[in-house]
Amino acid sequence: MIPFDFKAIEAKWRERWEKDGTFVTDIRDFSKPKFYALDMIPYPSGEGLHVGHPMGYTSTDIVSRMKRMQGFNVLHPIGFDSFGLPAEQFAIKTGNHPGVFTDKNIQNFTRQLKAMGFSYDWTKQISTHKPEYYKWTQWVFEQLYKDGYTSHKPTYVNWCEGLDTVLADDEIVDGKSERGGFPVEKRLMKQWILNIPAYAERLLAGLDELPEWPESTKEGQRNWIGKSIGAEVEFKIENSGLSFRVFTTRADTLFGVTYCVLCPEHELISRITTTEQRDAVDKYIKECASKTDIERTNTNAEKTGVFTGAYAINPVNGERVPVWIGDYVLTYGTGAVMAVPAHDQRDYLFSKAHDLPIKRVIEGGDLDVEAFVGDGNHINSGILDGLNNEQAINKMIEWLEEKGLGTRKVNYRLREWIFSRQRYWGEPIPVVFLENGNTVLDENLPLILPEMTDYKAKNGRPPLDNATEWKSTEIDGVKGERETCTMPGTAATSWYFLRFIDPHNDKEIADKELLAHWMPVDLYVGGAEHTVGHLLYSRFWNNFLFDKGFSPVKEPFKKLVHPGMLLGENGEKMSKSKGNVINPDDVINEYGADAMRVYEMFMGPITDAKPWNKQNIEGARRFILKVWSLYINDDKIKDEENKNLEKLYHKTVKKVTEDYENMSFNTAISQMMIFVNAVQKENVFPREYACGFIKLLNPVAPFITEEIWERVFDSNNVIDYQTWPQFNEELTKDDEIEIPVQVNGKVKARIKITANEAQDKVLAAAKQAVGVTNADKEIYVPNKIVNLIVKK
RNA sequence: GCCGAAGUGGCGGAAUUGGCAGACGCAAGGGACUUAAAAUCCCUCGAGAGCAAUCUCGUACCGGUUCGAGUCCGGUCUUCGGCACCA
Repeated sequence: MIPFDFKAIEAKWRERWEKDGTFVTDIRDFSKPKFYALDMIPYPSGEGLHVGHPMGYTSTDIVSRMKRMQGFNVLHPIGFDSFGLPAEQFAIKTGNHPGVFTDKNIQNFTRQLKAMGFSYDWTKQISTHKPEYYKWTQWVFEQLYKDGYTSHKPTYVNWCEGLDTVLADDEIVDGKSERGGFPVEKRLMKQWILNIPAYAERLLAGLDELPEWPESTKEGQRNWIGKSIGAEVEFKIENSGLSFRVFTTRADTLFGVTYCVLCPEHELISRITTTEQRDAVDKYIKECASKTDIERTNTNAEKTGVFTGAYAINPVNGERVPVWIGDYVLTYGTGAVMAVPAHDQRDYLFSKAHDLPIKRVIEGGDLDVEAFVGDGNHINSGILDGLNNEQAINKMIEWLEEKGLGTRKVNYRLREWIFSRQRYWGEPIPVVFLENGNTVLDENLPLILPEMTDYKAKNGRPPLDNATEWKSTEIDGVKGERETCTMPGTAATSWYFLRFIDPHNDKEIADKELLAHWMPVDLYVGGAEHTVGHLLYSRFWNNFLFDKGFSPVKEPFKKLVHPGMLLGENGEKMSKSKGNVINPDDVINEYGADAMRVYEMFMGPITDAKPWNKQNIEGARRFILKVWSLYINDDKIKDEENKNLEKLYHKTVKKVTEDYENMSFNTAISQMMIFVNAVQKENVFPREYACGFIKLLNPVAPFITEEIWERVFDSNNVIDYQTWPQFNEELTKDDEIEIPVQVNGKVKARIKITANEAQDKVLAAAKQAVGVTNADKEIYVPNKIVNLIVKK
């Protein structure tokens, strides 16, 4: 008996792969077809790798290993998204440079990833916080700047006085900061903005060219882009010479407008509010400052608002309508809406809450209960009377354009990308504000992030504001001050897939010939939480870089897969606060990396959320041990045939190959278990099948299969360079099939037929088996089922 | 709230275009081996009725289409993910 010492075996092969450079990809080898398998790079947190990470990473590793054996030149890199808030907070707390914390975490992540046996090419590793990487992040920003896709303008942020910093909506709970519970308010700050709406139409159209993306992800991006066609209409403020514009997709309801609503941030408010209303308005605006967009747009939430005292004139009928302020109107778009309570539910609720009139202009529904938003005959609408919604919308827009009161307009919900962060631990924005009033780029890249002793923002200014020496500079002899905001985390991750191809290039983001060969990414795997955000921003940057001739393709990711969330034992989210986080180190230590990989892949479909279950790892280990004794301790592998295993072997090769391709790893493993169970019952395990099977298992369990390969088959060459096993389609089909015979839909008997037997023969056998002579209806689905319908 | 996804045994899950519901694994119970234990191997394992062959029910809930529905359609409930400076 040779025992299975997984610790020694795993250590041995980790060392061997590293020494031999087994997984180093020659990116200039164009002789083989390419396959680019990419994981979304992790943020190297202080907690180390989470058991959820290997879920996705193992899946790309399996596909990568299979593709390599199938003759592809595989690029399978990894890196770290290493700028981010936790490192900055650590630095503020301890006074240490965030890079120290980050480097330590990267080392830990690297150790853990290597322990899992992933076939990454570590020579191509990147970390986004390193100057040789962020030089090119800054460079992309400069290209966007030069092409006019950037602007610098006042934008609202969540300001927290107590923490002296800007917060994400996510960091705010009930209007207070999550950390510390300090009040939060909206504040205007000058920020860099990227004009992603300029690419809205292309980002929308590009989705149709991505058949291998999940439909739900594409739908999520479509909703985020939120294209709508409507009209922009101008409303004049009575007796003031002022006016505001509203966007509406329902221009047909203009005759039903009974008031207008401005968002609390609207610039007109201070100029139109009457003296009597001023106190109420000021008070209301203050209240709104701490609410998030989700709270504000909740349809069922109480519709708060306040009257400005001003009136606007409805351009279609000259009616005088009150102008209100309400937080259900957000700052984007025009920041103002025309309210038609009869035909919009939010307006309806607002009008009920504030006793505003409701005027019906379309027949249908019951306005005592809710707004009528359906199609119908227009009434009380002058020129629109008698028309349906679509006709009325078109007629109204034509009329507005003719009279110069409004224009047809396509509106996108997609907002500009706010690109400034009041943080230290990010890429410096290479912009200088000169004394002569000009703003220019600093093209001497990389612009290095300076070291500091205090990383905290102060007095509403970003941390870099305190780097006085770094801040003051001169460009072409003119003195100036640097931008002290940094870039958001999503900047670096919006283009890293290009850099992996040629990560050490100091002259350009990557060699053009290499890019043309390797792009797009063939398989991209990462969490569904990136449906919008990262996945939309990277499409934007890559589209832009395509336009500039730097990326060879418009769409960077050909196939996209989102692994499901890994939950705690009781189906709850794993989190530090719940104390239910599983450390992969412990699992590897106790069961080995192979068992962990088998377990995670066997849990269920890769895209489903699944609860962790310690007992089930035991099953994975048992399977590994069975394979070990089958090859090492049994004496069954012989140069002989075994007809009992022939069909099962070919079926197994076919199913496992197809399942890996489709990323159905749980059923692939199930099939391999069935095969192993069958072999255990036999005395002869033909050498050909034994050799083929160990290759099938290798992508999931690389360590044990390498060891078996060396001991049983070939001690000179690693398994990773072997060719993938083939199957014979004919041998995957059964000659004899057992099918059920139903009478009136209930199974009454089973009969054996030969494959593809003639229908009348099958039906005759079926009738005999159940003793039916006259059936009113006979249904035969070839090789599947017989159903005889007999009326009583 | 809006958008997206998912609900199948004690548990994780399986089930081409609608065609034998519960593959494979875990747990549990029984047995073999052992002085004993561990490991391993064999058997049982959705619910109910029956001595039994067998019958009835069963894929979140209500209804529909169909010879036939876990799968398709309409409605309801629950859970999860996203919602713009967390990662």
